[in-house]
Amino acid sequence: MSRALIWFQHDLRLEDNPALQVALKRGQHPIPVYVHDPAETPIGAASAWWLHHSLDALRQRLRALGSDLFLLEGDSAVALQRAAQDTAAEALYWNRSYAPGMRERDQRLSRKFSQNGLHTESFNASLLRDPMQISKFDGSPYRVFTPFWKTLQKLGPARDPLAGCGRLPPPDVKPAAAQPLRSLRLLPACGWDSEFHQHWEPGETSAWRQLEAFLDNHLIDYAEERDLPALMGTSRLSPHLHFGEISAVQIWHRVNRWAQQDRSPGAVAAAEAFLREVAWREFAHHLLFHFPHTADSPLDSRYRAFPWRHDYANDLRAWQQGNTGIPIVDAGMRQLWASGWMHNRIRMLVASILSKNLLIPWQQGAAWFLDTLVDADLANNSFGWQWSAGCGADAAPFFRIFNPVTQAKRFDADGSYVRRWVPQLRKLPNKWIHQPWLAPAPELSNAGIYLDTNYPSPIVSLDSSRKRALAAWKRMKQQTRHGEEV
DNA sequence: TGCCTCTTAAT
DNA sequence: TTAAGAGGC
Repeated sequence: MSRALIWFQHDLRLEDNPALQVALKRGQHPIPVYVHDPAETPIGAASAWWLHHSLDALRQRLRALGSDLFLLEGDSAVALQRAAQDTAAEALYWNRSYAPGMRERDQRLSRKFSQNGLHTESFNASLLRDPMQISKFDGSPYRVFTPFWKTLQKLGPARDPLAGCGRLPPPDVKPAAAQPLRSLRLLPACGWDSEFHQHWEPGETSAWRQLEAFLDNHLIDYAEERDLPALMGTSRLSPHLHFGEISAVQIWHRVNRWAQQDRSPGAVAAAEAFLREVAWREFAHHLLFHFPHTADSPLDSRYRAFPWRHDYANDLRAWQQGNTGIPIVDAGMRQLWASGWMHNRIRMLVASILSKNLLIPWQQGAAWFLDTLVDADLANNSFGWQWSAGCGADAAPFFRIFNPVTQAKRFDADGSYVRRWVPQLRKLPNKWIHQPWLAPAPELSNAGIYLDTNYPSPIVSLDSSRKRALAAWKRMKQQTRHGEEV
């Protein structure tokens, strides 16, 4: 029986896994490997926590089926070549990443392997459609969501979800460099992750439990409740999706089946509202694949001339630590730090405050998110930040500046989200919970709040910083107009 | 999935 | 005094 290396990356699942299935279909003996190569694919601290536990879960599933998962470290091409030699594998299969530089890396790898007489093959497992399969009539990539979404709805996923696997042949050989999980050093040293287990359970099994619970309890109300951060109205599947514990194809099929089976009015509309969000993820990956420079520079090139501030170090730190003095913003940043996740409505608000009211380059916010989110995903993150900063595809025009107090009153009317994450403000009446700086002194002292002692006053005036942002935007437009003339 | 300001018209 | 709509940023 010939052997095939199955190179796991962001596809940490056994069901609907094309690389694993092709080996089994061809009667090849699968040798599952994972290569930790932070130099090539950097990983934030919170996602590293997730990865550790997801690898553990995948390995346990593989062992339960009679196989194993071998953990390697270092340059992926080198590690895989050695593993192929050690195990006398004749083939290498993997599921593709569409992140910048990965296609070139995969081509180099394929060349090297075929020089040694080894067969290589890669598959799309993370997206509904390969990014090269979707384009406008003229062949160019989409830059606007709605036509992209219409095309995606018409085409649907590229395939039906693949089945899982039964008992696997035991690994009779193993790569010599295989390491124990803990030696990859993926867990934070300082105990920052102490609360993460209360909020999350990485792994394929719990990804499905999460999806089923969402379908049973929340999807029917998704359109109304997805914007209320105090509720669990969203699917919370993002980290499971990022690590490929569940695939977009699986979600697409399962949600459509739910819509067919659920008789209640609105089920079809609810399913479509949710799949539309899955399509935003698809759109973000489509954009980063076709415009790889947008990981750290604006898609709209006029924004290269945007007059960001330079002396923002203190404000950036206050934002990161949830000490801006604007409760809804601080609640979001503290939720992020404590749980590795933030509700999407609040992500938009904190991004707007950073890039517009504080005039801090969006890349600084993006970097913080990449380090602290368990669902940190280069495509979604770059897209989301550029959307918020007004410089991305289909972005909010720059002059659409959120007022976080107005937004908080609309989406956290009773203040329960703020009270959950900023307990200092717990006793403040609803009238002032979103703007404690306007509360009369007796109200503050009754609630035990001492501004600038146990809760800060706002680091910017919402009104004047809004005007400052609009002025900066106008300056950029003048500059670029001037630049075009020259 | 914007906010602000102004206008108009109903009270 | 307030609600609703329109237009500009």
